[in-house]
Formats: sequence, structure tokens, C-alpha cells
Amino acid sequence: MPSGDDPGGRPLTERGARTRERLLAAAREVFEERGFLETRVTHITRHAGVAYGSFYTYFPTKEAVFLEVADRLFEEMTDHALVPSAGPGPADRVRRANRAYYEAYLRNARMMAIIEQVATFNEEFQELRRKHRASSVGRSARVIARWQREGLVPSDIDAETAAGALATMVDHSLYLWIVQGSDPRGAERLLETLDTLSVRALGLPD
Amino acid sequence: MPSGDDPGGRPLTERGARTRERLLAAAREVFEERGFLETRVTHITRHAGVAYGSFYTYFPTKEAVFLEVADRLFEEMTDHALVPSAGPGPADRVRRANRAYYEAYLRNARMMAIIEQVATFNEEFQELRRKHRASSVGRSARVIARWQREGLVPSDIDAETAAGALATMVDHSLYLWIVQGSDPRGAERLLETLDTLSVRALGLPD
Amino acid sequence: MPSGDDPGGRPLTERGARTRERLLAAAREVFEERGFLETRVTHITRHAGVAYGSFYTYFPTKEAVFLEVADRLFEEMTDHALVPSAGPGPADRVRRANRAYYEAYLRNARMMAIIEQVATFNEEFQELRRKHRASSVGRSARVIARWQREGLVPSDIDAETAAGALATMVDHSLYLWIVQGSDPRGAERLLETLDTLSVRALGLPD
Amino acid sequence: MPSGDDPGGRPLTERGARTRERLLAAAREVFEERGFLETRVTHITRHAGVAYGSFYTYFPTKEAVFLEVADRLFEEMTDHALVPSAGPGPADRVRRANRAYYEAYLRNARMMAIIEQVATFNEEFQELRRKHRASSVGRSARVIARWQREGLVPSDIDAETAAGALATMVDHSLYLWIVQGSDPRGAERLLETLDTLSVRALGLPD
DNA sequence: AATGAATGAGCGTTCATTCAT
DNA sequence: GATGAATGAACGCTCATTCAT
Repeated sequence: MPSGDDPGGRPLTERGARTRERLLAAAREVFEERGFLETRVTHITRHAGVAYGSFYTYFPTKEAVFLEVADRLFEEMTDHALVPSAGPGPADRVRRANRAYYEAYLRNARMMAIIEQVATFNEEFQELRRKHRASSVGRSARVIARWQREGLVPSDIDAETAAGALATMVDHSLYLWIVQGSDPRGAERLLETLDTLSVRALGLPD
Repeated sequence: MPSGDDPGGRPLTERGARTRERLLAAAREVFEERGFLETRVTHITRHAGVAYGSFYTYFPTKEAVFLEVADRLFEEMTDHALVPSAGPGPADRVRRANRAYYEAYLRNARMMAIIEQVATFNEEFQELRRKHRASSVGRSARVIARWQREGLVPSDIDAETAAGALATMVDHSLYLWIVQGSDPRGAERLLETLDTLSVRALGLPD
Repeated sequence: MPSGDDPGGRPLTERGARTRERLLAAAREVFEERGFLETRVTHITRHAGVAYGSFYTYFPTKEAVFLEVADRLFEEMTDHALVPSAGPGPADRVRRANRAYYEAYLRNARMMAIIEQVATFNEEFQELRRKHRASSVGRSARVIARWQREGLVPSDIDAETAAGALATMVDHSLYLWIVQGSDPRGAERLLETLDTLSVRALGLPD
Repeated sequence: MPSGDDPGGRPLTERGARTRERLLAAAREVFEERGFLETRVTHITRHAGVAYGSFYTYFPTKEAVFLEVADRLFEEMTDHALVPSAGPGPADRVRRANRAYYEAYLRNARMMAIIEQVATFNEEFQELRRKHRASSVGRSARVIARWQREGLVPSDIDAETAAGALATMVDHSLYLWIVQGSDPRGAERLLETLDTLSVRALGLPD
């Protein structure tokens, strides 16, 4: 599909779908390896073992692949928040949510850092991220609001704002831990601290 | 540093110093306006009313001016943490520190966002930032540690880690608030929430 | 031409002939719409509702379709010149020939402009056009020569050259009229002027 | 001047002016040699003996140099029309104007052909050309109108339209003569024919 | 015959940095 | 020191054509 007007993208054949998938996988790996800014389209195609031009058969720009790679990743991360199955008590539930998020974050550590990078200059991407963030924070906020109604959490804080702040604390602490070398020793300490701070910040009975 | 031909070195004449200062001021304004990546050296020189080539008389690279602009800014921000003068009680002290930081942050809002941008791809800058952060967090940590010794804060958390996490919460919440449009209505609510969460997270008596 | 594997050759099956015809029709429409340079092979195939690759089953290159589209068009235009049926007098005959040409030209206005475009850079096409032009001018020239022999047209001009110049006047005036927006109001005035100038230039009795 | 936002162009120093001139001269030669479409920016810079990037110091695009080359050329051609100094009689005046134009045209033969090329696809350029043409035709038209008032030219034709048609005849006949190999033998015959046809078309006394 | 994916040379443009004046 | 021109590697994207199915 040598151009034309549409940036097209969706392959019609099995073979095309395979190539597209190869490109997506390669893109992710290269992005993780070099960051968005240092990634060249050649790097991706070389890594995927396809011709240079084939990239543009499936993606109109470098940004476009990134967006899609990130989108898939967001899907995977989506399940954090305070949702996972009811547990013994609220504090434990916070801890478990943190842990789930932690694991997902670490699984995608490099990409999470690159996502942070792109978010600093690409508006379209910023928006995508804001949305994912908002839905995730919204879920936490609803849980907190319920706890407030149940008298487990003081009512003098705004559930939404608090959920956002705590999510940010967890999220960005992990980010910094990653970009600053991911000292494996520090991981457990960090995680425990985040758990404890979250629980206490909400005033939950430990 | 008795270097013989330090390029981009400090200016020796009065006039040179003025030009350099003009460039620094212009650089900051342009960076704020367009971000680091979108800033061209011409933008800076044009804004400073200086010849294109003169830029390289004072700075070896675009990164170099940025580093210096950021460095000055870090100085100004340095005084946050839990230090400012003793107050009625620990909780108030946290609140005041937050407020001080908040004001400094907002005063430099745009640059703070750009700093975030550069930190995502420039290692040298990442290091500079890490240091400033470390010293700032260190100071908070020492205060927290003292409180722990005084029995005001539970000892089951690591002071350094906690200080870092809370700083991150405040810092990055403000950052997100800025890049997402700085809704003026939300500011006070956000700030109060951050204060309350910080205080409760540390277990300080309110 | 008993070639064994004439690529892009004439289709053998009924179905092939239809596809080829669809492509030719689509090509003409797209060329008219976008010009030769801005036409992509995709545009043609998409417009024809045919697979991309099928284009190359019938035409070796983009130039090739154009050549064929133009060739058909030339056929249609061929009948201008001073030939059409004898009329009341020479002046009227000129007028009628002009009118016939106008109509054909206007019917194919867009393509005529595109042909002009391609003629400026494609040598093969230039030659094709030169031939058509030559035969058309030749016919006019023969009529003029006869009129010269009959004393209706002064003999101090070269029939061939004059025929060419007048054809050019008519042809290119129409072309300019088209590319400059085809003001419908100006059409009649232009045509009448061209008629009068042609008749007087040849010195024909009005 | 390594970019920025302005496409700038005007050099501030003597040296810059020289380079710019070198580029313009080289551009013209290369355009004449290869046509607009086949000209690469490298060709121009190589020919001018300057660095590739220097081209963009003075011209924002390939189109831009072309526009300027053509503009200069139009200046030179401007003096055709029926203006040059009063002569013995109208017919002679037409002949002299034709001759003057003829010489200018031939002096710039190659460029005239390239201009035709660019006019077929570049709207901005089409407009530039239309303007030059209009002013040139306007001048001729005014002369013809006067002759009509003086009874030298029949009043049944529209001066403007006639001037345009005859200019087109001369202009495009020369163009075709050039692109079809410029047979030197044919030049004189062509010229004389154009003169005679112009004079007679206007009905001027010979 | 038909389909649509694969190919890759090619080109315009950018812009940090260096240099001549 | 100041000025502004010169440099050229680098990169994203296009699209006619070829190929595998």
C-alpha cells in the first residue's frame, strides 16, 4: 500500500497482520532500549526485519506506533486502583491494590519511563494519558467515597483529589525509583513505605 | 580553574557579563514559552537581541544554558522541605513547608514542567536534579527522623523513603495540576488535600 | 506482434478487458481531478474499485495509462482543423472549424490542461503530441494552401507556418481561459475574437 | 542562520549577498539544464559551490528560488508589447514589438520553457505569471484601443481580448518552436509569419 | 487474473555547531 | 567580543514498482 491519501493502517490479510504485529513488538523493544526521541524508524524496521517503507504501510508516523504501544500498555495497567476483590479490610485492600499496580509497573518499567518522556511534549499523548489516569483515579475515588460514607475515612478530604494525590505518589515514586537505577534492595522498603503512607494518609484503621 | 581557553567560559568584561545575562534571561523565557525541544538557538538570541554567534561565546551547547537556567531555579526552590522556622507544631510545620514549596513551584510553574521534560532524556541533567532532590529530601528526612525520636511519628517507616514519597506526591501533583491546565479553582482544594494527606501519612497529631 | 509475454499487454479475457477499461476511465477522472503529478496509482485503483496490484497487470507505468488516455482524447479532437464539410465561404469555414474545435476543447477542458502539464516534462508524450499536432496543422495548411492557389489568401505567408501559428493562438487562448478560471461570461467574446482574428489574419474576405 | 521561524532570506552582509547571488545564478542554470522537476537542491548548491545547507539560508524552498529567478526574468521581458518608441506606422510598430519580444524570448529560451512547466502545477506561480501577462497585455490593448479610436483598427473586436490572443499566438508559437528543437532555419520564417498575421489580424494597413 | 503487502532509493528540510570577518 | 554566514549529517516520509499468494 504505497501511500495515497489514507494513512490507512489496518492490514487486510493474515500476512499483513503478522507484519504489523512484528512492527509493534519491535517498536516497543526499541523504544524501551533507546527512548522515544532517540528511536529512528530504521531502528524499528531493522529490528522487525522488514523493509523501511513497510513501517509506513501500517503507521503514519513514529508517534502513531508509540501511541498504540502505549495504549496496549495502558490496558494492562488499567486494573490497579482499589478494586481487586474484597479483602479482609480496607487497609489490606489498599495494600493489595498498590502491590498489583507495583507489579504491573515493574513489568513495564522501561516503557513507563518512556511514556513519561513522551507525555512531556506530545499533546495528543498527554490527553490519552490524562484519560487513562482519570478513569483509574475515578475508580479509587469511588471506593474512598464509600469508605467515607461508612465512616472509615474522614470526610474532610475530597475523595477525588485524595485519590489523585496518592496515585501520583505511588506512580511517580516508582518512576523515580526506576529511572534512578532501580536499586533492587530499595524496592521492598519503598513499597512498604508507600503502602503505609497510603493507609495512614486515608486514616484507615491499620 | 586556570584554564587557558575555556570556551564558553565566564566573561571577563562588564559588557560580556551583560550579554551573558541577557542570554540567560532570554533562554529562560523562551524555554518556558516553547519547551526545550522546540527551542532553537535562534529563538534565544533573537529574544535576547544578540547575534546568533554570540550564543556560543558564552555557552557551549543548548543544554548548557538550560542547565544553568535550571540550576538557578533549583537554588530558589531549595528552601522548601520541612525547615522553615519552628512553628506551633509539627503539623503546621508540614503545612507551611508545603505552602512555601507550593508558592515557589507556582512562581516557576512553566520552568518546572520543562525541567521535567529535559529530565526524561538528558542524563547529565537527571543527575543534577537527583542531587538537588536528594539534598532537599534529606533535609525533610532529618526532620522526620527527629520527630520519630521524639515519638511524634511512628518508627515503622523509613524517614528517608517517606520523605521522598511525600515530596514526590506534592511535587508531581503540582506538576500534573500545571500541565493539565492549572484550574485555579482546584488549587486550594489540591493544596489542602496535600497538606492533610502529608500530615496524616506521617501520623502527626493534627 | 507475436510477443510471448508482453507485460501490461492487452487482456485476453472478457473480464480482463472490463478491468482495463475501468482503470482507463478512472485514470482519466483522477487525472482531471488532480493533475498528473498529484495522481497516485492508488487514487486510480481506488477510484476504479480494483486492487492496487491489478494496475500493473494492464499498464507498465503511470505514464503508460496517461499516454493511452491522452491518445483516445486526441482521436476525438482530431477532427477540428479546417476540414468539416464545405460551407458557404472560406471565412465561415474557418469559423466553423474553430467552433468545432472549441466545443471539443471545452468538452475535454480539464484533460487538455493536464496534457499541457505532462507535455512539459515527458519527452515520449511530447512526441506523441507533436505528431497529432502536426497532422492536424497539416490538414489546415493544405486548405490554406489551396486558398492561396485560388487567390483567396495572400501568397506571402507560409501555409504550414501560418496554420501552426493560428492553431496555437486558438489552442493556447482556450487553455489560458480554462486555467484562469473559465469565466463563462468571457467565453463568447473570446471565441468571436479568435474567429475574427483568424479570418482577418488570413486575409479572407469576411 | 540555522533556521528558526523565519524563512528569512535577505543577507545582511556583502558576503551573504554574494552567496545569494551565486545561488540564484546557479539555480537558473540548473533549472535550464534539467527543468524544475528534475532539479535537486544539491544540484544547485553543487553548481554554486556552496554547502547544501546554505541554500536554506537564503531560500525557504526550491519553489522560492524559482519564483525569484522567474521574477527577474519577467522584468526583462516586460518591455515587449506594442510600446517601444513611435515608428513610421502601426504595422511597423507591431513588427518591432514582436521582434523585441522575440529576441528577449530567445535570449531566455530555456527558462521560458521551464516557466511554462512550473505554471502547469504551481498555483502561486500561475498567479505571478498571470499578473505579468495581464500588465503586458494591458499595454498592448491600450495601443490597440487608440488605434481603434483613430480608425486604424476595426472597432468590432475587443482590444483586450485581441491583444491577449495575439500575444498568446506569438508567445506560444515561440515556445513550441523552442521545445520542438528550435530549428534555426525556421526562425525567420516563423517570425515573419507571426508579424504578418498580427498586422493583418488587426486589419492594420501594411 | 486479482489481490494487497513489501521494497527501498530518493528527496526536501532542519538546525546545532563552527568559522570568517 | 560581536556578528552572521557556512556547514553537512541526519531523518522522516513518499510512492512507483515488484512480489508472494
